[in-house]
Amino acid sequence: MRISELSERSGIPVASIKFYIREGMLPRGATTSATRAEYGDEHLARLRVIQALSDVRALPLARVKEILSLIDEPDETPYETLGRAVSALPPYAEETSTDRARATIEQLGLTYDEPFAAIEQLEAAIRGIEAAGLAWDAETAARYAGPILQIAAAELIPLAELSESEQVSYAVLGTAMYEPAILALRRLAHQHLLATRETDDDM
Amino acid sequence: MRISELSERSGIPVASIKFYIREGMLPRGATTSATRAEYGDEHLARLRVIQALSDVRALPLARVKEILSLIDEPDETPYETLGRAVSALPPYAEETSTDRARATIEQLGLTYDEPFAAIEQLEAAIRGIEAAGLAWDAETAARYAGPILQIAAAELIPLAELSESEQVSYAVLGTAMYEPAILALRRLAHQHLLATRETDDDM
DNA sequence: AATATAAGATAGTGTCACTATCTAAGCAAG
DNA sequence: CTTGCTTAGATAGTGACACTATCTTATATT
Repeated sequence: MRISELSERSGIPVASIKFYIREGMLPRGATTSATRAEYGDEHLARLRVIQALSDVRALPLARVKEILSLIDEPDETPYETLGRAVSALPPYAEETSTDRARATIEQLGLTYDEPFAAIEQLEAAIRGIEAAGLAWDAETAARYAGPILQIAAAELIPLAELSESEQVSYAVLGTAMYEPAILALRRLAHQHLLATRETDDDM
Repeated sequence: MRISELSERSGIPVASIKFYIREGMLPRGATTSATRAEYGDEHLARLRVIQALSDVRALPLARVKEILSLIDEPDETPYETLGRAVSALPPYAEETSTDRARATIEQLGLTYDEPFAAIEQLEAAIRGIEAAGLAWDAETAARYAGPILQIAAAELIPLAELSESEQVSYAVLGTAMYEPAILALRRLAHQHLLATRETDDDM
């Protein structure tokens, strides 16, 4: 298909598609002449991934680009690839001490692996919680740990059925794209619990 | 304290503090003369909340403003207030049909309450998941439901000890600020599970 | 009296994610 | 075969956002 059809089918303006190509987020179409290039379904699929990451996750294009490059050229191991995918996700924390996060991780018996971006993200999250006047103590952390480990374990199950390269893109995109669903379900669960209480006056 | 001290203690430039005041996100200091105004600890606390919401949650200032106004002037019931707080959080979805979300909500036996923003957010999340080429089916939803309900239920426990007005700001800020911690823990759990597996070659 | 600092208003800046315009070259219809 | 339409690819411009800098006026301070 040509660029105008790609635009129609994806709902993205031609000018924007050209912009994504310039930015290296979308491969050029196969040039057939000086004024013709042919685009395929892989371009359409890539465009949908860009939209999902950009619109639903509200990631800056620079981060979208990082994630796409992980899918295109994965690291040596899935473990490393996942680590780099995580670092493309908010909260974007600069390097600081990670004392609070470390304490929580050790309390819960999780692996503390220094270069992993999620440690800094947890640190930033804890600082934000406390800046907002809320509590983050051992009890709070313990409340979250069990269910979250359950979720994480359950998410690894479908991986077994996939091929190596499918696993990488599942891990990278799954890390990013299931998060909004998890948060939406939590919000709905809060509403549900409040709605089904006998009295509404003590939420 | 005067604005320069407020700036020093909060780490936010004077010009930015003035900007927040103009935007109505921070109350003016108590004017003592034409060129003096007095700021208190409540200004400092408010500034920290703005920073947490803006930096850690990366919310646009318009959304931060909505959340602050909920704390300052809550709705009739905590239930309503929570609903409006949720709608200030991403993903920001425009109105569309919510068929996919509805199916999931009914499958899980949660309350389907039309005006609630989390329904549209779940819809947007599901569409993003599928646009990225990932699956959202009954099985997937069921995997998440149990642990998430556990988390939500556990989060309501500390509410009982708080006063009415504390409950509102706990609910509003808690909804927003615990989310990054939950996501960071999930990412760490993935890493932990991969790291502690016998073989790393089948993630 | 001279200097510094503050409040509050107005205008300017840098970044991001497009979006519009431009140029040159095919392609399609009459 | 020629007139007009479309396209590829490059360059420049736009609008929203979140500050940031400057300006004016007035009041503390030394």
